[in-house]
Amino acid sequence: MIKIYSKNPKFYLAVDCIIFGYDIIEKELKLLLIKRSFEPAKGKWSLSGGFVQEEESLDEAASRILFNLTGLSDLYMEQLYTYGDVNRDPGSRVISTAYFALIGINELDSEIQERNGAHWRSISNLPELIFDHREMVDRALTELINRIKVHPVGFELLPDKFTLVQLQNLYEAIYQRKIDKRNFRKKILSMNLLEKQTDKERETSRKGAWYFRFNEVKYKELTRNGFFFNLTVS
Amino acid sequence: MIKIYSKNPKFYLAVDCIIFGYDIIEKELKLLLIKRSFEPAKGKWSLSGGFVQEEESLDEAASRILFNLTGLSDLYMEQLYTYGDVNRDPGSRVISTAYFALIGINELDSEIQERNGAHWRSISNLPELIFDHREMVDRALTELINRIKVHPVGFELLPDKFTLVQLQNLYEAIYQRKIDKRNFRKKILSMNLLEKQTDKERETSRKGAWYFRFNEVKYKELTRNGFFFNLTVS
DNA sequence: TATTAAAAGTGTATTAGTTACATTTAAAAA
DNA sequence: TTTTTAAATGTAACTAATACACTTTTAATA
Repeated sequence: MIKIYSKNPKFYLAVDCIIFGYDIIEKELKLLLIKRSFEPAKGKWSLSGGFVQEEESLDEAASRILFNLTGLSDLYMEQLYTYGDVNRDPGSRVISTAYFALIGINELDSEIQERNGAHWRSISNLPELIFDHREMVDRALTELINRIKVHPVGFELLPDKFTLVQLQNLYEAIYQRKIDKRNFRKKILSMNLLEKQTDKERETSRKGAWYFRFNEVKYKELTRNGFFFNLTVS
Repeated sequence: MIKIYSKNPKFYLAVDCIIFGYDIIEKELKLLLIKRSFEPAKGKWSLSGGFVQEEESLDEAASRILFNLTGLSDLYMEQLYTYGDVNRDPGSRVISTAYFALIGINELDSEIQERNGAHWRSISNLPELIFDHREMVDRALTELINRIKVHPVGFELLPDKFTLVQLQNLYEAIYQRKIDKRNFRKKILSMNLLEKQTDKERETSRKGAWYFRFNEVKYKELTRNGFFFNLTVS
């Protein structure tokens, strides 16, 4: 059996990770980029990636790369697309599977960031990226915009406790447009997935804004019963 | 530069194609399957696939495999997902990128079908498939169900001229539920994307049903102007 | 040639969901 | 006590989705 397969060529396989973070202060969606540490394109801005190894699946390779870069495991992560053009990497033929991940920007400690040469860059002002990485980012962003409408993935980008203002700001940052405050609140609250806390966020106003938590257990239960998350407003 | 890459392992890369066809008579969605011609799992039911070669992209490999099997080029085709588990293929480690394609079931001549050992099998009664092919099919079906709601891909599964009854039957076959006839017609016709022909289909009724054509040029123009296809009814 | 049978074709009223929009409340700072 | 700033709140108008049953066409048959 190996005989038959072995007529065929083999390829380097890479995984590249599009890591989104949300800056709750600047109200901006950001991307974690690194300065590439090896040739070709050494020193250029790049997604963080790496080669798939013998004894790991693609998902495991993506988790390993994410963990090495962030020190975090169990991140929200999803396979996006596989890029297989013949000359996409000038170093050699490499097929790359892109994954996108969502993390809270403050979960990442700056020590790890510096050691890896990782930097958060605003999505609206990205530097030039190597190879086809810009294409990967564009696809990931499109996917994020579509996904956040119908899946509760926005909460992955926020702290456990967040205010409705913060949640709305996140949606506005991703959709790149203003949303009507009353309609947004009406819709998200009507799903009964947010639990009002007893404390308030007091940094940004005198009045303070109530904290909420997303109830994941309830979401899963509702989903089993045919509920569909939907947050398309205004 | 090659020096650095060359520390890393290489892998066989395959492409597997989930080819959907729609049987307008039996009102059933079907899948084009083959009896595998080589070990391992020789003689078992399988998606049609093949290994990626040195000088072709993934998309080109998928097109080649589709062309070899069907004799058709320019099919509707889309990358679905990449399967990279370590032991997914018992023959050797192979990473496989799945593509799904939509074709009119009658576009395929039976001579080519027989030569390739290809068979249309009803989606609701699939035989056991090798490796993780069943998982691929399930994902493709989910993707098709989602896609046909918001993209005009159903027309790829029908002849150029089709009746509204046939179109509705197709949607019912994919959604696996009945749709209200008047609401369905109202919605699809209100998009102004179908052009009524001057002739009727006369096989299935005495009265005959008007033929329509999908106007792709108009669809593209509307899309540029912010139009979104949507056919979620009843 | 009148009748029958079978599928195609058609409209409206009700309900549900989405949108637009402005004032009040809370609390710290002056 | 007043001012300032952001958070919080409800309703009416509009639009979209749904439920629903009869008429039309035409070939086959009596």
